[in-house]
Amino acid sequence: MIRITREADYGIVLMTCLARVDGQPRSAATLAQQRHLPLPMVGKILKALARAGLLNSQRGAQGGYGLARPAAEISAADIIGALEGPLAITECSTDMHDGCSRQDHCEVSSHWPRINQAIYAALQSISLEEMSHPDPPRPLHFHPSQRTATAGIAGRPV
Amino acid sequence: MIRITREADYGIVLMTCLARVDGQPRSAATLAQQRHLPLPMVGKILKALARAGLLNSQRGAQGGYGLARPAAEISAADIIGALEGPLAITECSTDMHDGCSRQDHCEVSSHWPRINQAIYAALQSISLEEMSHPDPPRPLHFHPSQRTATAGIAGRPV
DNA sequence: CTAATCAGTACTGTATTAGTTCTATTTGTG
DNA sequence: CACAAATAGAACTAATACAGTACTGATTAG
Repeated sequence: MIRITREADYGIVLMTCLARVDGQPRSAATLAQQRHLPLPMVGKILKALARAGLLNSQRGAQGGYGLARPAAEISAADIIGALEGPLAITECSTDMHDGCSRQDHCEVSSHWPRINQAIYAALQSISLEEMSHPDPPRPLHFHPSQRTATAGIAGRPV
Repeated sequence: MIRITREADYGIVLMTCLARVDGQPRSAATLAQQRHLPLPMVGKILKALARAGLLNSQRGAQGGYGLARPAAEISAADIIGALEGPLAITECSTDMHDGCSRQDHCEVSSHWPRINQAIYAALQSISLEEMSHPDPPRPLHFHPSQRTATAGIAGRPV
């Protein structure tokens, strides 16, 4: 459930790469080669991240991309938000839900903002610095037993 | 960012309807009419929710669907999980990522479980009972100022 | 000057989603 | 008992979104 696009997936991978070299710029080609990702895709994603202000870009020969801020000040929410647009799970949850044809009978309009908030807070709490370290240092003791109740229903994880 | 399908959206709407009548069964047709949702869609969703054990179904004349458990014991994660399959944002985050062709160069495989956990915990923390009340009683003091930084990048909220 | 590199846009095949339709099965009611 | 109301389940279709590519232009180090 809850799909994140592959763009965001690659985006996080690339950001962690840049976080690990600590501010030093890397070219799109270098990163693509390092991670074995398709170069055009990598280029597209880095451009978007730079537009969003998460990366500094240097044009020309010997140019490349580097983190615009320390890794600790960049969250998963920032990266995903930059690549997929603002947090909005359904159309109704955007600020302008004028176009919602069922608005009159919806009445439940309050539940999506609530869910959005929860997810956003969760993503905001994960920093790029944390994600750059291979070993997860936060225990958090999550019980997977709870999800096995629903896990068997649809084998399709997408 | 982070899209949830309309099926899950409708699913929550329908579940809140059933939560508000407190266990009393309602037919798919009744619910569809009440919320002005397409009947075939409603039928499909209710069937899935019943299969997942979240609803009891009664066949035949005067039949219908009712909550299988108290609303307080049903979470947003349960509903969404029942309609979209288990929590898995990317392919890599399922237990079997044998097919991941980039596994050797991935190295970041640890970040998706972490994000999945955070989102799952967030959804698990929201009960159907909470969602059934029109006024959100939990303050949670979310600061939207943080997201406006990325909000303007892509106007497409989907 | 020129090669390397980023910036931006437009395009395409494929997969997913949203929604429909049809048939079978169950069960209350006259 | 027959019929109508309702769920169960699967198969199908049109529209949309995604993943990835291609191309043109702008910038800059050497």
